[in-house]
Amino acid sequence: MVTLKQLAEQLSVSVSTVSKALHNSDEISPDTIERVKALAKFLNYKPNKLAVSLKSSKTNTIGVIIPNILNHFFAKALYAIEMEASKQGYDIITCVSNEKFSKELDSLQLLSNGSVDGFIMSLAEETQVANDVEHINAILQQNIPIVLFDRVSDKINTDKVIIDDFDAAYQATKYLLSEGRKHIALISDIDELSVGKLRTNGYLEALKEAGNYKSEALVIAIKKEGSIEGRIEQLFKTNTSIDGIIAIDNITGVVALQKALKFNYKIPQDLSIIGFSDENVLQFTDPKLSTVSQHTLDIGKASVELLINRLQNKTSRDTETKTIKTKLQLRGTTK
Amino acid sequence: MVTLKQLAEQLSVSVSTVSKALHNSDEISPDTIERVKALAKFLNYKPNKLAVSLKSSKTNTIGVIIPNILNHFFAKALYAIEMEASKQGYDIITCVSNEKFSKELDSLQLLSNGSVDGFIMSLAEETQVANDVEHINAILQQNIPIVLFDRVSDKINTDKVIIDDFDAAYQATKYLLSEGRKHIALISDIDELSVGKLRTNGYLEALKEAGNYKSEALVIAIKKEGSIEGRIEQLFKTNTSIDGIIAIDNITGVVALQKALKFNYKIPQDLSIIGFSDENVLQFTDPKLSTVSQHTLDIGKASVELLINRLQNKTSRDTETKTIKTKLQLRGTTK
DNA sequence: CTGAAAGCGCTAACAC
DNA sequence: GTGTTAGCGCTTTCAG
Repeated sequence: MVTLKQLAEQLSVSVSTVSKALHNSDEISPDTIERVKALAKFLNYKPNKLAVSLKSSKTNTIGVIIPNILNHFFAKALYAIEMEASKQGYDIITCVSNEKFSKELDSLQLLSNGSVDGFIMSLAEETQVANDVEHINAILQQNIPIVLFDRVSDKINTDKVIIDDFDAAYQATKYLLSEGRKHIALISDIDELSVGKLRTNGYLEALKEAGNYKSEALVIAIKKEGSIEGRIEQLFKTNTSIDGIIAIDNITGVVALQKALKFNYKIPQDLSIIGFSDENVLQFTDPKLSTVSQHTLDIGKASVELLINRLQNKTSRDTETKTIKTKLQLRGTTK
Repeated sequence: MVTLKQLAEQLSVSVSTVSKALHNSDEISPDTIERVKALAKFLNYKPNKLAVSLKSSKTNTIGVIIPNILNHFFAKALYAIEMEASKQGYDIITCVSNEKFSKELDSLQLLSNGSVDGFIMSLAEETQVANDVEHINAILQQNIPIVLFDRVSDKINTDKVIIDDFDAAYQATKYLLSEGRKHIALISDIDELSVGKLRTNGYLEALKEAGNYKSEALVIAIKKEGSIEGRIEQLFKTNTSIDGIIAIDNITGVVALQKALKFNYKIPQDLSIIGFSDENVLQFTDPKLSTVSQHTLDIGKASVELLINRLQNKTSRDTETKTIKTKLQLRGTTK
């Protein structure tokens, strides 16, 4: 790597002159500036980021910790975070917690040693289940800012980006009711998560408010992975009267649709389905799944904005929670 | 952040003593070592990574540049890279080129300023189409090692991890021939990429070698995104004799299956389909798609191993290309 | 056994 | 306009 020192030697000037010249300091003569820049360009000089960061105590790097990169929601959020960060001149260091508390803790520890200026993260499932967030608060106490998105906790006082999960499910359920559906089931494989609980409550509330709704609420909480298909087939076998489904996670909506077709339901005549899946799965289904669109790109972008804002405004304002609007996207699986 | 200096002051010893004590130097008395470590632990001391890196000229960080994180193949590769790197004590900095040459170039430039020890990357589509790899070779000339995976180039002499794309498609085609299929089409939305070309050649070769195969090869190269579904529907409408499909990219296999079902093909009686999709889409189809399994996790793992090997063995051995074996996973869409 | 000092590459206050 | 110096936090040689 080319260093300032090498430039200085070749030009027979001091290191500080070179440094100032490259920053267009008006202490330096235009002539010298030009010579310095010319050589720097010629030798493809790039300031050593480590040295700059060490000196300035700013890394211009954001640590991103997501629970599961194979979940398309998080992949897309990461995509948006990377885009926006890059646009604003920040690098991102990515860690995946794999839903494990211990991995989340490790990553946080590992990066809070000067590697990053702040964090953007979504809580691991284990962390949410145990509701143990000491490690997060410890980082915040070291004055390293954190933005939480999607999976958050009341026990952490920091900037957050969420969607209105309760309302999203509430509106989706209302819509099915407005279609005249009488037996609406909710399917979830994220029953343990904050967002899962909120969405379930939204569904329950909508049913409760519906005057003429006679049946019981039916919540299908699918625990361990792999049993999704079996559980949904079982649902259709044992509950032949079902005429509406709200699937509140990323994939069960698609699976439900596929199984319903297999069981010869006419969609949407016999049965409506609304999922929370991302757009990417739409090409895999026919008819297309109606969904609650979560504007994942906006979530990622807002997270970066909140963090950078916090990093750059030393005046510590109160913490802020940004709620990204959802949108009910009606497609082929609703009337 | 707690620094060595602070520890030193509190203990009334010198900075160098503290540093040595924390590294268990046998120059330091057991007693001092204990005192130092106790205080370090108490104050939650963590060595500043920037300073260590600057001093040692090693960052223990790998730059990863992938073309598209929303493509499940790359998300999974990234997942594997992160896992393995983390296990070996390396962080990863992630950049997404979004298939753009310019973004790939920027990322490379940005991180080759001391931020990372080396790169793991897969070429952007634009880079492959233009076959312009000067920027990659420039980095290599600066003695920053790069491991290429999946999308590679003959014009770059470096360590690579690939699958035998030609053979994978060749074997898949052979299998359909062995089923007695007489009209086998190939579908691809990656016709511009090195891997796409190789797979297509494998298909063509298998057909050529088949003595009793009468029909023409039929390659459906789908260019721009969005038209996949239409193009496949059209295929079924205009080619009613098709009885076998090799889909060589991530998604067209699933779409072909879905459309075939819609057109009332009996699968696999009337029509066999083999895709290159990742396992994650399997839950979306019924019957389950037969695929060429690419062992994506192994690809990521091997990439990290090659890079770290290169980083740690200063003896510059010849460049190495590792070929990860594929496996034909027969499921419900083949006989 | 412990400490002083140099230096990784850079910036910036302060000379000259 | 240019150079000297100190220092970011750490490691490591060399002296004591």
